Amino acid sequence: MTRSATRERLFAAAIELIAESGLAATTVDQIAARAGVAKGTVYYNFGSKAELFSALLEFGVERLAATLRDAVAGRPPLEALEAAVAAELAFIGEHEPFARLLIAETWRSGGDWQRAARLIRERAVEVLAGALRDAVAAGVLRRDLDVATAASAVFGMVLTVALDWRALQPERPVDDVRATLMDLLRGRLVP
Amino acid sequence: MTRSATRERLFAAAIELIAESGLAATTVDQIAARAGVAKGTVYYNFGSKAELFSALLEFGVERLAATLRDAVAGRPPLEALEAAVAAELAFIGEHEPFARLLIAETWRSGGDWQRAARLIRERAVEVLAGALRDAVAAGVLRRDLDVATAASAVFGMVLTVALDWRALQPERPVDDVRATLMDLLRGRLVP
DNA sequence: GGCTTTGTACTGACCGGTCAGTACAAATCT
DNA sequence: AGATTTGTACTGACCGGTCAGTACAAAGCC
Repeated sequence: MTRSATRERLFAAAIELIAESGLAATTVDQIAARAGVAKGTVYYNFGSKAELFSALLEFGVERLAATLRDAVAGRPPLEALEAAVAAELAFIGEHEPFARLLIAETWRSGGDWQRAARLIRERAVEVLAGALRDAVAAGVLRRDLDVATAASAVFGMVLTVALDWRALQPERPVDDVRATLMDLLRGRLVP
Repeated sequence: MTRSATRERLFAAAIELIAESGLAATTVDQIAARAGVAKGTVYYNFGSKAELFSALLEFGVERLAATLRDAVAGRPPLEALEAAVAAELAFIGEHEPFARLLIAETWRSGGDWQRAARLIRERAVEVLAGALRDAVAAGVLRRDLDVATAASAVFGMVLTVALDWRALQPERPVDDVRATLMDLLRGRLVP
């Protein structure tokens, strides 16, 4: 088997297992078994459990960030923001275990990878921040908006809502959920 | 020493240690030492490490929910919502490690423990949902607002923003962060 | 064509350390 | 006097990480 194919199988296995039980509770033996691979192969492809995890995080977040960038590209400011939110929602719908892993593990305290994990997550948030900045520059959002905090808020809001949606009412159409999020974003709360 | 006094000391010790090193990295021996208690005492008072942590989670969420209920009590609808958000933010500022524990444990996908953790979290979200319902009833929010989704969104938004705040710019005043959150909530994004 | 060599990917038994949990007799509350 | 705590010693399962060895295809060699 090719190296990259093996790596991807390990990624997929690790994402599932970590989403279920957490990083600390997931053993390297489990990951290897789920991927249909010997334990040594994990250490041949990645130097350590931590390295595997950080590569996995990197891989997943890069895909999320790319999805967001694609959604934003070439759209006018406010529409771009909404497209990004819709894209984040869709991504989570398709990669639910990864989303669980992301929300659960980026806020764990402890290890060295912790800081790195947070920086990786920033890449996704940064796309939202960019969209917000553009909107501010175009004058469609308040000039004194705290872009960093707002981006973090939008990201977290979408992530939480998406996971609640998947867990509690998965049969509900995406568009429904997206509409509620848009209303919140646009300040359509007030009658 | 009385049984409950010992329990409280163990509790305090466990919280401190989680603040320093995280949940997974904290050993029972450490907890006992920090509490100035023999290891056997931990197992006399709690049957296992898991039981100790589950009691901790229960204890913490109940305090968070109580804090939110206090903040909401006797306030007019919109002000109540704002007070709840401020209270959640302040609570997380003061109990950061607990907030991390909460966010990490409620989003797993398997097992009974996860379901229980989820139900516990609901208690806090429910307070926000109540405030939103009151506001809808009072006519200050849209009649057709999806209260459950909105409550989840607000809770997740505040949690994410609060942890980002603590991690990236802890010296920033709470009021600053709270103001941005309230602007988002009230739709004051647009100039 | 047959042969050796080389590089890459993978295997799985094994090791050493860690840590939850146990045991229990003696001390100390209340 | 019964409930609670102490102190210490111990067990054994588990787990991250290692390493000598296998498989095998492509490349060089005669």
